[in-house]
Amino acid sequence: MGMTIKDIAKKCGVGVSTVSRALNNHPDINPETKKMILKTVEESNFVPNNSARNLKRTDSKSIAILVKEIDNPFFATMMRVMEKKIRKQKYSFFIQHMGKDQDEVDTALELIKEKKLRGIIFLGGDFRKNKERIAKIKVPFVVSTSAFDKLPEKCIASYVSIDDRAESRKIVDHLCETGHKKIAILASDKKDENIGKLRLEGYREALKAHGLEVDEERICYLDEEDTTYSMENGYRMMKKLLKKETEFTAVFAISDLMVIGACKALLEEGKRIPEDVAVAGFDGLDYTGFYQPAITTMAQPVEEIARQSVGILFDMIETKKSKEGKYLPATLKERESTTGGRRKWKQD
Amino acid sequence: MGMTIKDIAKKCGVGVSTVSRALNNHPDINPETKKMILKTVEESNFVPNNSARNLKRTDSKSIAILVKEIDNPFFATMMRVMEKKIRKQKYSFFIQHMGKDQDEVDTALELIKEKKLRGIIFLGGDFRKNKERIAKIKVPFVVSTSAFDKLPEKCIASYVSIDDRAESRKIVDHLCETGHKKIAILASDKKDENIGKLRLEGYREALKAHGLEVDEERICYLDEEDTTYSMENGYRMMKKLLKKETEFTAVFAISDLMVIGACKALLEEGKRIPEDVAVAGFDGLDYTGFYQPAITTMAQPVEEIARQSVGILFDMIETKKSKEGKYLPATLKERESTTGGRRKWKQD
DNA sequence: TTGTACGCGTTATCAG
DNA sequence: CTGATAACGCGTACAA
Repeated sequence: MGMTIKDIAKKCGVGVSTVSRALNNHPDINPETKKMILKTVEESNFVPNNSARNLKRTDSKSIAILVKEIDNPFFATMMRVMEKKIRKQKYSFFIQHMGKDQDEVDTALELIKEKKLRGIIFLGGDFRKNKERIAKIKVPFVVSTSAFDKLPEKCIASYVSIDDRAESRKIVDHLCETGHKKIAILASDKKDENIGKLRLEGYREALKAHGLEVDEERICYLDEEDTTYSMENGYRMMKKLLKKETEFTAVFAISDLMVIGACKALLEEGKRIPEDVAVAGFDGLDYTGFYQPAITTMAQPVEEIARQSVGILFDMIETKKSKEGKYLPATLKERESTTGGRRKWKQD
Repeated sequence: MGMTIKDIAKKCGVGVSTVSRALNNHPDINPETKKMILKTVEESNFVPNNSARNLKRTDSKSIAILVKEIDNPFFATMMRVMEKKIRKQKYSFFIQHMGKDQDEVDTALELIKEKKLRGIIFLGGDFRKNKERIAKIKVPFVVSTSAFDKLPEKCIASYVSIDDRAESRKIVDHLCETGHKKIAILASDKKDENIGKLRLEGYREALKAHGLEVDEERICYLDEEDTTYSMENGYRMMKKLLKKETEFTAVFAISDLMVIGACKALLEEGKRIPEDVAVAGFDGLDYTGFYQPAITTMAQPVEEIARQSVGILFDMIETKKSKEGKYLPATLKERESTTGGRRKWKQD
């Protein structure tokens, strides 16, 4: 089963080191013998054993992307952008997924040792806890899409993300400014300590800034048993809200997926968007623009986050120093679901 | 930087094999020394080197999922289901992505050697070509979501997929049966030899079966420079079709993503769905059900494909024999975009 | 129950 | 330019 470098050496009548040189594009080797060796390699179905390679190698020139939440709809785009940029730097790289319950630090640590990584990019995952454990990661890494409150010391680290609280506040501002005074929110679960919490805080801030009181009845939390930001959950939450007959003239969902479900529920109940209820989401997923009516949302600068994450990582690899974390601006897409084509709807 | 098993041994004043035994839950070790060792391991930030492990190991009890097209919207679900089922079998596993230009066979071969895999599941990727090269894969594998014309000999292999041609035909049948005679299609690019081609063939067959002639003017091909099944592309294609003023009373898009874009284009032009144009997609993405109007689609049995893929793989690992490839039935979701609540629309 | 010593497949270091 | 040989870190016979 296992063809090894030794077998190839024997077949070619050369030493193993010569084969190794041929395989790894080493300079000091006779082009002819190299050609000959590579040919027999091809014919022999020889596949080098990466474990042995990594074990011996000291310098790898490779980085890994560790993806936590597969569900996240814009990770696909980010991964594509990152791949391109990393390849351009002549680095090898690979993408690996982690299960929901897999620990990000542990797998990172393993991977670093196994592959002799130069750096890591984390996509998703929660880095607000685990602070001491994170310190164990000794290669540069950047957290993409989520931020640290403060960078872990003793690490070479950074983050690239949007400022969830501020951007959330802005989109709720927008709702206020179009005249709404009774704004409901589809939030994440009560225990959430991550971006869901931040977006809810942004909502609260915006209301206060506009002199509106926060009516807890208008805050719909995600069920703690199923905390995914899904259309289904958005639908359910909105149905429930409608049943309560709490008054509201606008809804802000902290995720575009949820907002789609919410729209379905509203339309089913005969509500018009935005005439009866204005609607806004968050994230900037493509299909909010394709929905009828087009849905207002806060668009994450997905490609820019990806690009800068890679940029910063290479920077840190070179300087061996942490870089300041970066908040990139999201852009408010004002669309029909809140403006209805006009600038203001509610003006009571 | 590198704590090794030797260092731990020294620290504990024991031999390396004892440490190894503690780490790998071997039975013949004194519980106390084991406890002691594990404690120092914890304190020392020791991380075992997987490369060295894999190099030595012969039996791995692990399988890999190789994902090719990140874009595919239901891969996330599939991966989740697979993970669960594999874990239940006490196998370790991991998911790895491949770039667009990365060769699936090569990476598989490397991984098999590196990790001593027992089996592989391929998600996406094209296995209709490369037939001889595939034969090099000596561990059982199943191709999920795409089918072989015939199973590669000398391999332990199988596939689980829907019958794209037949299911495509069925949904176009549905359009015919609701009275449509002028049915357009948003197809993939002309050079496509994969599922896109099959779905187009299904369309042709359905029309013929209903005594309708295939008007090439009603076949819209994806641009060869950007062959992704995206909303954006669906939108563009539909705009173009509308400009041509080719007559049609129904559209079938070979992907749900494209159908969303198409709907946008139709609604923008003031067409009503389904009164003016009936609309159908393919894949069964959640989103179609939440759209207004809800869109008729052919739903892939995503979870079942995932489940059976894993099942078959374990089966092959055990028996060491290929299993017959499997076509799983898709289910037609008749929704408002074609029925409008009634059973038939066009009846001329 | 424990420790010693060897080998897994490569690459790196030398001496030729 | 090439070939022997020593690591790389770990698992595992085998001996104790």
